[in-house]
Amino acid sequence: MTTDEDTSDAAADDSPDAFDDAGGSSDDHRDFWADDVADEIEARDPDEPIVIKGGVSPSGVAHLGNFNEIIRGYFVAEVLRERGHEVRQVFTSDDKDPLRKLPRKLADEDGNIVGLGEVDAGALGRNLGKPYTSIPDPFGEEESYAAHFAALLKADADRLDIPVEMLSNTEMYENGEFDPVVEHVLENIDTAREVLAKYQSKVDADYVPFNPVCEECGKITETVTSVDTEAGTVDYVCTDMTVGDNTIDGCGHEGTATFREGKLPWRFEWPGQWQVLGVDFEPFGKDHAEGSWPSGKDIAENVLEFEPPIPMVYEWFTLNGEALSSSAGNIVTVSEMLELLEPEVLRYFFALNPRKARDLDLSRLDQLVDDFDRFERAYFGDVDDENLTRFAKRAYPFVVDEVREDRVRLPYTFAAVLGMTDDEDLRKQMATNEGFFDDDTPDDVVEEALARVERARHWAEKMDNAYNYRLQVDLPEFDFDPAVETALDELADFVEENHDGEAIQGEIYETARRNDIEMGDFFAAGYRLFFDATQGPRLGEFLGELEQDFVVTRLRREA
RNA sequence: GGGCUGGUAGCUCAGUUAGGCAGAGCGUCUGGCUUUUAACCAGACGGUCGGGGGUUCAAGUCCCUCCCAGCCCGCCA
Repeated sequence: MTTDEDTSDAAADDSPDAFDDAGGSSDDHRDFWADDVADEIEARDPDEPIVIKGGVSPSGVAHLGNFNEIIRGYFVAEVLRERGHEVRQVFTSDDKDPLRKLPRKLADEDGNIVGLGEVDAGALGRNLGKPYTSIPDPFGEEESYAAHFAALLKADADRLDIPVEMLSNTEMYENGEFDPVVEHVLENIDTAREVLAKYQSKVDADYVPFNPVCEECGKITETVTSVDTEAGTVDYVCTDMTVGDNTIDGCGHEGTATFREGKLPWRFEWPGQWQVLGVDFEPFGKDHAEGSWPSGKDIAENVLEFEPPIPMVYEWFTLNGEALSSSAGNIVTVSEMLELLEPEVLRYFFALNPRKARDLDLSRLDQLVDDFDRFERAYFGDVDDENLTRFAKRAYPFVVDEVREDRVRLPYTFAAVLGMTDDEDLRKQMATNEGFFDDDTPDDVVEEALARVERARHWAEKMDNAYNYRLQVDLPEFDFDPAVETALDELADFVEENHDGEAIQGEIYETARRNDIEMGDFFAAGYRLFFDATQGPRLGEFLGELEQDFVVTRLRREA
């Protein structure tokens, strides 16, 4: 009875859309998407605490894309908390899933991405087919591969100050929390088959929606030979498992497993999690929108018989124009991002409309940071843009740790320019010269603003872009015309007379004119001597901040 | 092949839910700040809203169709 038409019809009818699907109060559009979702959740009059879930299967690297699962739900959780609800945000590590193939990349305990060559790959290879919780941590820190991965995600959540309760799927089976679900599915196995068969053509009259763990070799098995719901057990044979082009060998063992010694297939496990945890809302990526969601909704309603959560599909973002891929190395982690920008900027990125496909272009992070700065100013009413201001008024308080008007944001590229020197006082002085600070600016505000310099500096170095210049400690190699050399000597004499930066800037022009040399050539000479580059900051004022002897000596090309 | 989502200025994005003048920032260009370089100020340039068709007094928005990208429709998650 399963045909292709049946499959596509079922999928089309149940396509998820959290913005205008059921819920009843979606006729007015809010300025922040999380309010729309919260409206829908409230319309169902849910029990407290309201439960918001996310989850992923542990893979090689916990990357920024995975973080959608946590942070999208977080914004909804915060909105509901503000409305007076008690909210429990959980994250399931789907760690009873089997390791199906070796990851090409892993992240160590500090979140650094490393190749498979840096760990005992052989040990991983021997554990193919086993649940992630049964595989040792390749880095030897946590009690399992799964625990290692979960710890990384939890650390990322902490870094962004997001309170989330990490739950292990394996533990939920071991605790017996899934027992009633497994029992119900197997007692109603005909209904279960009938419903899933609408979505998966391989489901036939012999299909058993339960995968025991082999008591002999520890691998997840796929061949159940009989079910005894009275005893609460299934009999199985540990057969080979086909994964893509490869085969994971079974050991041939014939055994009996309880409902805690195995797992439901994903299509049942996901709705099972909703039921056991009482989930009211769950965001998920577009990959689930057409397959898992329609079948999960159907299974919840017609097999397990409860109301599934409010869904929300988020679009995937690309990184530097390409899909996120750990095997291709096109990946970025939360901790890497936080070396480049503040947590609130990263949170802002995820506060933007989840339905839009976005590109996170690291080479233009300055744009993202500028956008955040503008968003922040809009909250305080300083931007003449009605749409942006409405969004900012609502979303900004959920993006920053604390709403404070006294913050100073140095433009990101300017912060990168300040990164040319490690001298904190010099950085402060240059920013003051440009009007970002004055005598009344409190020290902690200055310190907070200057913290961006380190991040922007990292960015300039990582991208090796136009802002990646450094004050040269040693005399760079150069090749100047005699007229330029004369002009540099004259400028050195001028600097030696104790003029301030503004005067030096003026003298640069005077000197160039006096010696009849191109302004551009003279500036280029200055940037060569001090930065070994062709451009840099406003030169005269910068030189005025440096130690005079150093400037004079360098202009004379003596050291 | 079928379905879902996305496609708006060079870049990043608003605006699409209820049809009402095509928008912002950045970049670029020009000018200003006694002084070409980051910043700052003023102004300008920049668009067949992916293409085409339709409905309408009026379409980025609604309908049809086509193109491009990602995803799903095997397994797995």
